[in-house]
Amino acid sequence: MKIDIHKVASKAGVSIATVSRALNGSTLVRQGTKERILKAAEELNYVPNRIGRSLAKQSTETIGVVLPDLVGEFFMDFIHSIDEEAYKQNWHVLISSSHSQRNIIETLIELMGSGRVDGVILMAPQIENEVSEIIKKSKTPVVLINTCGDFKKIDQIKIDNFQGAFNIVEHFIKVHNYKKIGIINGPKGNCDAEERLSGYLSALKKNKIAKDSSLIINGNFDVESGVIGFTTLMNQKVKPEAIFASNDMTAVGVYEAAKEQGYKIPADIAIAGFDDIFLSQFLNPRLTTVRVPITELGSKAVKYLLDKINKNDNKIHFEVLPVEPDIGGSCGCKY
Amino acid sequence: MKIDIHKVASKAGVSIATVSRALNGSTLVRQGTKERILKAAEELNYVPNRIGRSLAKQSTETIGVVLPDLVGEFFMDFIHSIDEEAYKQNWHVLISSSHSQRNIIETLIELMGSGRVDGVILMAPQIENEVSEIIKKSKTPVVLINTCGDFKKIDQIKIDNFQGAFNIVEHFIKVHNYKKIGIINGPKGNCDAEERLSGYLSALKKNKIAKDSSLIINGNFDVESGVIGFTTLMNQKVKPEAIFASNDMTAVGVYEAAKEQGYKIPADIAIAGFDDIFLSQFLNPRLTTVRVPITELGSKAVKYLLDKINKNDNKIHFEVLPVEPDIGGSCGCKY
DNA sequence: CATACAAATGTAAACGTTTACATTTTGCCT
DNA sequence: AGGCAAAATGTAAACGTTTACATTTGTATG
Repeated sequence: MKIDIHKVASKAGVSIATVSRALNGSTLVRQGTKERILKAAEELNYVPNRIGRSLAKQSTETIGVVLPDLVGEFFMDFIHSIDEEAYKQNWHVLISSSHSQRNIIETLIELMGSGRVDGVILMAPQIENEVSEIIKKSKTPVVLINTCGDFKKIDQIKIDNFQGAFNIVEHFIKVHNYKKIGIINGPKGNCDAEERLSGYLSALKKNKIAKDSSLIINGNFDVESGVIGFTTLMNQKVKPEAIFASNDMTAVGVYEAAKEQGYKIPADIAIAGFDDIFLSQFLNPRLTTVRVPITELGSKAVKYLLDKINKNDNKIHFEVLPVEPDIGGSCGCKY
Repeated sequence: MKIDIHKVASKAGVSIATVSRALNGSTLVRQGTKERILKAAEELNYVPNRIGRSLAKQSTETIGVVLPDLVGEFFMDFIHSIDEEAYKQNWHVLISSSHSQRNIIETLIELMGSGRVDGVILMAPQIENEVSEIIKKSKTPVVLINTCGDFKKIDQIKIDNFQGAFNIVEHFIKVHNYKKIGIINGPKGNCDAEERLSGYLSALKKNKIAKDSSLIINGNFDVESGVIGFTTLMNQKVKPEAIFASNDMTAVGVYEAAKEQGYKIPADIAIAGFDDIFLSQFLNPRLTTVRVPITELGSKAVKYLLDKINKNDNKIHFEVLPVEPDIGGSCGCKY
């Protein structure tokens, strides 16, 4: 038999209002009464129904997290940090991945309109304008992670893709004196990818190295892109001395292809990646990459979101988190 | 202004009951009326409130997933497969990790009693009796993943830790003729770990190799355990010819320590792991390990759970999923 | 000991749906 | 046209809480 607040009330000999107050820590209930109620609740194993509560309070104490994908440690770490922070504040986490690009829109509309969550953390490196319209129209607070574009009025946290790429490429140039540096790019329209490309180009320019389009290869942020990209780069007239894989997965593919095709890293070809995934430190030689403060990304997202939900804070955050190079042996540095 | 069902009803000139019926695909509403209602809903951007709906229907169409941890690709893949399957059936997923061992109990009580979810998938390799009591008392359907013990009346899916370990160790013995085989164990009380140890012992016994306690090292399923375990094993009188690391993370630690201390794998020492994490294929030489059907684990869990929730099926499932060896170069096989 | 005021408790409405049951409309048959 | 069953729609209660407001109880004051 389901135990509800009425059962507790009658067992304790009070009204449901008093039970509710006692259980929610109101000061308006006499000490003795409170104890009686808590005892009754305890004995009945009463657990308040969250749905009823949510309906009455018009809040769910749940945050929705919409991710482009649920693959790899990167997202796991992100979810982990969100969960950790949410847990500290007694909030729950509802995960959604946008099972297709198109679907991110339906997911958002449903999540924000249905009252199922009080706020949303949206990671959308390929955000469309339509999405931003939806967010602006809705009353549900949103924090955007790793999105491009200037969304006034929406909280936004991202990592410094530009600077990260710039520094790595400049490391290639200044420390190792490479002039022919290739890049295997991320997906078209992906903002992380575009910013990294832009960092690469800036570093070349600043160091007076002419851009060579044949050294810029399209990719898709996955292992296969690294394999294909490497093979393409190494089989054309101008071979690079170094390759900037725009994420670590791509770098992994590059390692595979290099091994397969008999190139030594870094003697024959230098490599760098981006993300600092767990795997990168176990590659041989250890991958030179860019460390991303992913825990900070998650916990800040939660903090800002809860501030907004609780109306503690109505200023708009726009924050770019610094990244730091993580120098391994793959760039040519000895370690 | 918030759009609710009343707004839609009055715009379409009908009662809220008819709106509800139209939106839920009841056959009891005339074609023309239905169209008027859908049009009105569309124009108002009406999104039904899920909380109200849940309260009325006494169901949330959400499944809760309680995990021991949110770290590494293993859990990400598991979540991924759950999300994928749930999505197909239009269900949502609420993630909880048991932030401490103690906390798994509170988490479960809250999740199952609060009406927040209609069922729970619980992965708990170190499940306590208390937990099983809670589950039995509750009406909320539960599917247990990788738990030990014989929980009559509770659905249970696990992977065949015993056979996986047995096969790998027997591979060491029969194919490579190793006699001195060490094991770095998982956490005490962890059921995956215990079953793997038991598979190891059985393989020795069946092949008439005496158990040598000095070759059985405690560990914790993490990289550090591999480092410490390896160091311990290689610095005692009886050195092993092969080491079975009871998961891949531990094996990674073994690789690190071996490299550090100048041992060649597999020439000086053979290694095998368990789990087949993504990283394992990029170790050098590729790690011999045991592939776990994690996607199947997740999708079956969802299917069984939804069957139970929908009362399609009231038989108790107990299923042990087969695992398969994934032979790399670390055991001594040439690849 | 009445009074006034504060503290404690109770009553009932609200939150946004679904759905059993009641009522009206439709279409068909005579 | 009248009658009748079936189809369509409406009414209102239910789901389990919280909370504004009303009421009762307790306490200090003159």
